Amino acid sequence: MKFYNTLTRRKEDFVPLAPPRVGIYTCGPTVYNFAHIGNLRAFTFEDLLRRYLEYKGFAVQHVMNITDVEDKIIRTVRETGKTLAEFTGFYTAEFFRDLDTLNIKRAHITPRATETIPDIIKLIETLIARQHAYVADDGSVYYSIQSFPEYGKLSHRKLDEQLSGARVKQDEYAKEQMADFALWKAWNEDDGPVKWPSPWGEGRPGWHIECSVMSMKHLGPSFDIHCGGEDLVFPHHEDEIAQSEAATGKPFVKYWLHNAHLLVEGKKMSKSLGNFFTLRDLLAKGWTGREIRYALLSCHYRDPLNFTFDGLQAARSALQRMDEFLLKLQAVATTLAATERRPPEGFAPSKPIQSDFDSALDDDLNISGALGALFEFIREANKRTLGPDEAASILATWRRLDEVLGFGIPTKSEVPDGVQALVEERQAARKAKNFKRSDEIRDELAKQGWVIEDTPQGPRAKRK
RNA sequence: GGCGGGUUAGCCAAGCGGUAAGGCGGAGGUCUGCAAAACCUCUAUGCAUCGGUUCGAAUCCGAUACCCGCCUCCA
Repeated sequence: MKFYNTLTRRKEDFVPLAPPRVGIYTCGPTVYNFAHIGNLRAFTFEDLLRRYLEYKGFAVQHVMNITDVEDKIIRTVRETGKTLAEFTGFYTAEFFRDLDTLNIKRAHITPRATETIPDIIKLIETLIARQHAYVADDGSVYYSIQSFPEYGKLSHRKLDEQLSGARVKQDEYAKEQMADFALWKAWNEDDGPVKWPSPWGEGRPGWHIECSVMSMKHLGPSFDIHCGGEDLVFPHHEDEIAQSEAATGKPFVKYWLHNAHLLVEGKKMSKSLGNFFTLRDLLAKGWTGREIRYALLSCHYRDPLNFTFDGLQAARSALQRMDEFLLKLQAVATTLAATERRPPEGFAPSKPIQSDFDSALDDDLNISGALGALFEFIREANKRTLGPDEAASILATWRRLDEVLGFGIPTKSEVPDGVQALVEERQAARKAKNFKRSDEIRDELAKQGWVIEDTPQGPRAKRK
């Protein structure tokens, strides 16, 4: 199994620090608003990664933080007049609901920044003691980048080289160096009631420190995988490395995996362009969680994903094809073997489905290859008449693969007695060549939201 | 200015030196009383352009063009 490691800029064989355990930390949401589909792409990718590792037999320990104190939150919470906890509690709950809608597994541990303040203070004290951090006049604490010679190793940049051409914001605080970043931000009156006591006076944690603290608290000073969007490489993850390794003297993370951003209809998502979507926006337009999941998942995580409504429609159609196949398998599998004429020879697809699926995903989660293997298999199997045993066996394999994909196996929708009666009445009318009557019934069923499919095995009612 | 990514059919998208996966859409067919659905078949002599290396290149090398990301809060 290979993953592209941002740290080395290469695909590397995945070798956990202490197999079969795998520790994963994924940067979670800042809960000041509903998650948008760009955020959700990251979480969908991380879900694929986690599910695949579990599928391969690793004992995954997944930690995802909830950032529930931060500049934007403080600003917004003041406007609403709510307490910080009420405000962030609402969006945290909505966030988890979104994950459920997309069938994204929740992390085993989801620590909140505000619940980790004592640990954060402890780590800052360590950094000060080791002379990697200093207290400014206003009671803020800053990390001294100069004190960490390896700074820049993740994002592969040298600070002095790039500052010249970059836009640089005016320094608002008493930092010694431009690029130093805050570990602890001293309270000021704009922060209102949001503050915690610390050895340096009242204030709140900086953004980067919480991830160092929460990841190491639950996964240890060194762990296997750290994920996030590509925008987090610098400065967020770079700063995490600096904080963590300076404090512990140990390598922080072995594999850094970053997902690319997405575009919507070919453009960068923005509210002013009207192409900014939250999950609820899409649900309101009639798309389902699994369709959105498919659309977000079907493109490689390191490529920019162009999220479009055409793409959603393609996802819907592709899923229908899968569902159709799986429903057919279920129908065949549940047929009594004794009454079913077995095909003359066993179904032997030209390529084994699971090994193709695995080898694609082994290669840095090549989801396109994996899905390609599945659809190729469907076409081959559709050409054949399958026996019950074969169908059952394929279904069992598919269930296993779906543990990775998380699209779900469809179940035959229950047909209400009234609908079934109409279906039978129509069939009788057709037999009697009373097509006027049978078409009337078809229209009536359509009104009730049911479509009739006349298959060689007889009519079948399906929900529209 | 620094660093990085991309350009494959109408759309999305694999491919990692051996002669273009897959999905959507489209066309044809099977089935059907007619439909619908489903299924099957077909759908890139060519992979941005120009050179080069090689027996062989979408794949490697060098230019060129266009697009994009990060360098500031950000998935």
